[in-house]
Amino acid sequence: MEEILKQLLKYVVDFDDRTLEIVSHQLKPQFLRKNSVLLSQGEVCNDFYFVTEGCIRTCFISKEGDEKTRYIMLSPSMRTALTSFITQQPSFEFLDVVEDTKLYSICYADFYRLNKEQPLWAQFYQKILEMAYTFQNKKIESLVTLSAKQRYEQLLMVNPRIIQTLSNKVVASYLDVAQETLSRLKSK
Amino acid sequence: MEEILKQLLKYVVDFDDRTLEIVSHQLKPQFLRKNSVLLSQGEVCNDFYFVTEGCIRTCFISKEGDEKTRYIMLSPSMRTALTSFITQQPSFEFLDVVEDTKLYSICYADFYRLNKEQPLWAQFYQKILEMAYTFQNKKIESLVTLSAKQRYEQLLMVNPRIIQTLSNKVVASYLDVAQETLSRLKSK
DNA sequence: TCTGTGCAATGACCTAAGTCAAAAAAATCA
DNA sequence: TGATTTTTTTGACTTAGGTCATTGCACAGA
Repeated sequence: MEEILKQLLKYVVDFDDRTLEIVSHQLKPQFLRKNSVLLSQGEVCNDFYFVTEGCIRTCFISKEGDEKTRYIMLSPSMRTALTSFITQQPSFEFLDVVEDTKLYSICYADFYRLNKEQPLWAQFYQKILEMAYTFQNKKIESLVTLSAKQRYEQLLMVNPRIIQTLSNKVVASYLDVAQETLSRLKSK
Repeated sequence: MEEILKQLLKYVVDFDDRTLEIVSHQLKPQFLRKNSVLLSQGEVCNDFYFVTEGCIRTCFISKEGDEKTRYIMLSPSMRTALTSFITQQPSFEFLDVVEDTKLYSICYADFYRLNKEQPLWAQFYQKILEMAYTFQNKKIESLVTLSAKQRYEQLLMVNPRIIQTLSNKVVASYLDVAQETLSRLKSK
């Protein structure tokens, strides 16, 4: 198993080598080109992803046609269109490949089988959900309490790589401001 | 075990009677008066709650001193200050008793012990996390794509009881609008 | 090298929703 | 029952940030 992938898994739960071995058989590597779409709106999300190189973002299109970025997986990172993955309903969110990306995926059936059969994997999934929840909680908090400028500054503190690496368009939609507003914020 | 509590648990996972029996020994009933505080800001949240009568809300105070309501537990309902409960760190959110309330609580230690020992309880916790996540996802979506009026109308569709039962102040902070704005929205 | 396409920067203007203040209505209490 | 507190409504005004339009820039393809 690739070292970076191992680190990614171990970051969440202290997997033993045997379980890692079992897990690694379920993971399929995949290469994706920048600007391709990993999951379209309306598709059921059937995979959970481990991004070892590149960048994938979760986003959706509002009724007004604006693109809204919900989450950014900048390698090394893991996640998926979680709501659709959980419910196995068509996804409102889609997965957009922001940069040339290498990732490993595990399909829903394997994921939930591991969840039943491997206590450490169940623990892993629980942790993932807990992390996803607390992350979102912070996101809501920053949306309702911070100004556009403060949200930008917070991102600059917490995850400057996102600002450095990605286009204004993506960063703006992640911060929930208009592109022009972000441009103005940056120039101060 | 009280019927309403049983229904609440069974709504999430199809518990068998034996497990329900085991669970019921961990639950402690409690009565709370309107306007009391179940958990203060800064306290570690040590309990998970099942509200069988009344109403509890999760909220926090922004830097500007505004009260922000994150979640409303209108009976029958379950939840807690989840971030603090998960991390066992001091809670940013507090739990406010909106109406005279009857609830059952299970403490962190018992909760996580059940999580280890009772597969159905582990399933229950997983479902709770999944539900909490998807709920928040919808909340973020409505915050970033809907106008104040649309958020109000959505709540009126999805959960009119909140609007009917609770004060404007609470509803406004839940919808993330100023009290005055909500009042104006209502009069249209 | 030219040319098209998309991203970034800047200016002018607009609007949804917030703030502040005061009156009106409703709930609480002695 | 009236007095006091709390909540709701309404009006006038402000503002953060959005929208629209224009220009400059950079990279990709022929």
